[in-house]
Amino acid sequence: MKKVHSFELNAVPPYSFDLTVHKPAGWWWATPYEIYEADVLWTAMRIRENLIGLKLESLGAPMKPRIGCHVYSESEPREELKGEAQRSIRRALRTDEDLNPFYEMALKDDILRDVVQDLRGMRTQGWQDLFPALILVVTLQMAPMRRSSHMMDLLLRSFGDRISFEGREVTYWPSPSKIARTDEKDLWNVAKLGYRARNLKSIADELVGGFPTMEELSEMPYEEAKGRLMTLRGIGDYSADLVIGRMGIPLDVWSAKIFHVLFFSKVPESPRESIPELRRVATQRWGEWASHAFVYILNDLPRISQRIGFDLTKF
DNA sequence: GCGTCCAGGTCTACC
DNA sequence: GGTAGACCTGGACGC
Repeated sequence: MKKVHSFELNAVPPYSFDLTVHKPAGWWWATPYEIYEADVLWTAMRIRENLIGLKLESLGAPMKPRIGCHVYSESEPREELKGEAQRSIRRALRTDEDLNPFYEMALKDDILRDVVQDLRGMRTQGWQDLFPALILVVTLQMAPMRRSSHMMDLLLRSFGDRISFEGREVTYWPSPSKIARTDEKDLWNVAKLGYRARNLKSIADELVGGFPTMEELSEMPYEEAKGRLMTLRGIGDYSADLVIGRMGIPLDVWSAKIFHVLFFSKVPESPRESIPELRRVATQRWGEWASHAFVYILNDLPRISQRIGFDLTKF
């Protein structure tokens, strides 16, 4: 692949490129196989079936943020595609978001006060591509983290795409059309998806048939975007919130244990049943910033554990 | 070594 | 409109 397009982005300070694309909890920005070295991210992205390589680099500092973006492709892309790539990257890096109101609120909150100091400038997850986000949430369902990672890894290695540019190799998620063409039995046996194979194939079919893109969903009001996602087979309340990454709080059994300890100083007897109550408390406490609080806390568990004298990383 | 339980939810059948 | 029960797989745990 050769370099076909370059541009720079400014961001609303404070902005931490490092914490945004390389989350402390270990989450990737676009694919688990991307490469992050010294403030430079080598990754990939798919725009309407076109797979492109990306090199994103921090050129500034948290209070004077600038990000250099370089696009790589096998052939010269159309201007329209360049524009779409630019908008998606900008949205997924969340450079236009102003976190200062969140920080003002957090400084008055006993749980968040130190957390926002630890992770100052970190943006929450901004999916650049819809299908990978849906693959993630489908594989997260009813499985321990190790098994979810195994399923995702098998999907990437068996059905994903590999690209090379500037001496780096990145493996990216399969396209919806590739999964739509794949036999459900192969998803079951090769990627070990189990009952999720049917759901993922159905989702891929819907996307191929003309479902809103991540870009289009991001422009819809929260409730409308969530409603559209929940029409997909296997996507419920939790998964839709995780994909949208805006106002919702995607509490699951794992995070319910953590938030129960933080709010009530004890492990819940039934984590699943405690979710509605935890959601109510979180919304009341953090209002419109609840989803930010959620992501910040889950990315700062080791330091919170030290401060409260309870190991939240053991769940 | 073997059986049981349950996990970073969702769908369906049944009331 | 609300809610048990089923669902793949595989690691952890008790015996």
